[in-house]
Amino acid sequence: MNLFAEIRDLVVDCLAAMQSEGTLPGGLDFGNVSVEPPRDAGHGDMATNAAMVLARPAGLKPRDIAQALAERMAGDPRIAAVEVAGPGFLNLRLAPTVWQGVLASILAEGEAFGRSDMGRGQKVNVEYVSANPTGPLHVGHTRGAVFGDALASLLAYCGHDVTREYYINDGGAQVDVLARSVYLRYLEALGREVAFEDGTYPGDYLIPLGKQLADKVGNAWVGQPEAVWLAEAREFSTGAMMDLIRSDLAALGIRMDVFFSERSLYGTGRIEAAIDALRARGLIYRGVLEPPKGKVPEDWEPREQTLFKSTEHGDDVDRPIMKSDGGWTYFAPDIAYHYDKICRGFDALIDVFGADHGGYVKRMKAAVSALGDGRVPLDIKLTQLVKLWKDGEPFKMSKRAGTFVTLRDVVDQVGPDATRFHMLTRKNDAPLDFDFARVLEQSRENPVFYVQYAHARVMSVLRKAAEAGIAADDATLAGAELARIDDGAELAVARKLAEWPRLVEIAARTHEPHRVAFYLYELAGDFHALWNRGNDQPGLRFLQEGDIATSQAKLALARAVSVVISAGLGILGVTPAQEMR
RNA sequence: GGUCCCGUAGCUCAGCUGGAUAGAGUGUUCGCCUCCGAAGCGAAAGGCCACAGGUUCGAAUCCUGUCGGGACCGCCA
Repeated sequence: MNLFAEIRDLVVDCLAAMQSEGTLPGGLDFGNVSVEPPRDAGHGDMATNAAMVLARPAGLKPRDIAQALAERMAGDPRIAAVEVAGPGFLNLRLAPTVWQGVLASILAEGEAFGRSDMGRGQKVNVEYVSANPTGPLHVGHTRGAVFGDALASLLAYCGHDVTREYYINDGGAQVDVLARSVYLRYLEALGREVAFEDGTYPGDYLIPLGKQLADKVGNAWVGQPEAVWLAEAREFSTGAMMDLIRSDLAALGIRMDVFFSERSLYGTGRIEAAIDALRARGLIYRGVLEPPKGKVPEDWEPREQTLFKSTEHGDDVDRPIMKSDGGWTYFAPDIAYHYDKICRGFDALIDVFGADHGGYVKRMKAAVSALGDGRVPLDIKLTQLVKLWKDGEPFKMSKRAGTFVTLRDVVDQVGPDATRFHMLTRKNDAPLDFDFARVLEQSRENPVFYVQYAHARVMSVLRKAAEAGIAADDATLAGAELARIDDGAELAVARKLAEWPRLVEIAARTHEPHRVAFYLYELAGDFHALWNRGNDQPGLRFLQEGDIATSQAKLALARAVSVVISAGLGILGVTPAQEMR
């Protein structure tokens, strides 16, 4: 139930009635008419711009339309007051019964209260993490993982049919490097002296793999050329790394629906098929690219290559898909992978990349635009860097120095809930500070704590009610005498709760799950404020001694807050706290 | 040189398909626990929304340009 949508319907109905009685000309487009919460609460509960948007097409003065509309709207029982303001805004004040009705809906619908069906019938693919299978996930991956997962949940909450997907980059040279590195650990496990040169991964996490290989194949590979062992070592190593990555993700509470292997595209004709699809659209040609302007590499020389005419679909230059040695560039399997997604029938694609991949956005969009003939939108969300802080000092990560902070390190130290919430306290394209101490701090400064605390407070007061023998299950509370909720501070919380369905839709439409986190912080703030007023005004406390009916009405409000917080945290993948310990 | 992202209060950041006097937290100043719900609450101060043009009833938001910060930039993945 979206109250803003309901009131907008009312506005549109009134406008239509004005048309049929001749106050407004026919043939107007109401598409731009909106009903929104005003910035300033002093302006009322909602405001509509109807009069201003329609003034010009209707050939009337905004304030005249507003006045007529106001008179008509005033007749609706949901409208307590309506006034024309500013250049032609209509400020609406809703009857307390409306807010009380919101509380009843929340208790009746539970966490389905904010659900939307905007995505009904829409198959959406969200690809995220997609880290190379060459090592454990680190902090940077964590942000992309949490962001992608929350976005996927958000879309699912809005009725989309969501597939969570991970693209395994197991087709390129880096997995050969992995295999060689593991081979060295294998030799080491058999007591040989080995040296890790440049171009191998020296990480300790490969030591157990070397041992396992030694147990498995014994001395068979010692002194043998790569042709003997490389393929099998690669298979074994990437498999083990993906197991590691899967368990890292599980520690964060993330489970993918699909792991898609890049390797599965090779030797199966699937890359060729994707390129053929581009060729059929006249987008593949042989040609020579201009050197990059400004910064010309020293060893630049013009070469004829097989190119994708991505400029036809918004890219800045055409992109090579085949190397001069005849092999595919990395871009070719990426094209084939996205072609595969299109062929699987998704209505929309979302890729979550690290900000360092910003350079690939245009070409990837070009490929999808070409292969989907413009019908399948691809949104690419970039997650900015995570800056680590420890003890108030910036913490530099370095693989060489061994100060490499993994996803596992973070989750082990602060837990999955705090990790996830904190990763969403910034917009995806803004850099994020992650301070280990800060994230665990119990203060208002820490949104993780502050939101959890609000939920725990509701749970606490419900437990108190039970101790006092007051029935406080959802069904009972839904039938409480909600008219007793009439204080301004209480109605302010109800008003905030009413915004939830609208916020969910905006967050889903813009692909911005951080909005949920910010909303929860604000809602928690409103709730804490009300709670604290109970200090000075005992009449605002949730439990009213000797007055079960009023207690139940107030408990209904508290419970509604916890339902929405719980729904919101659920989208973010965070468990609501039952108590603060 | 090009592309993308960012520039909002001292600091860290929100800001709704363009809406009214631009908001939070923190910090600063002031008030609130002998008792009942203070890991908190209330109030005040704090702004050329980087700059300059443009679009229109109306711009922090959209367009163009300039300045500043970051990321990326031909066969590597």
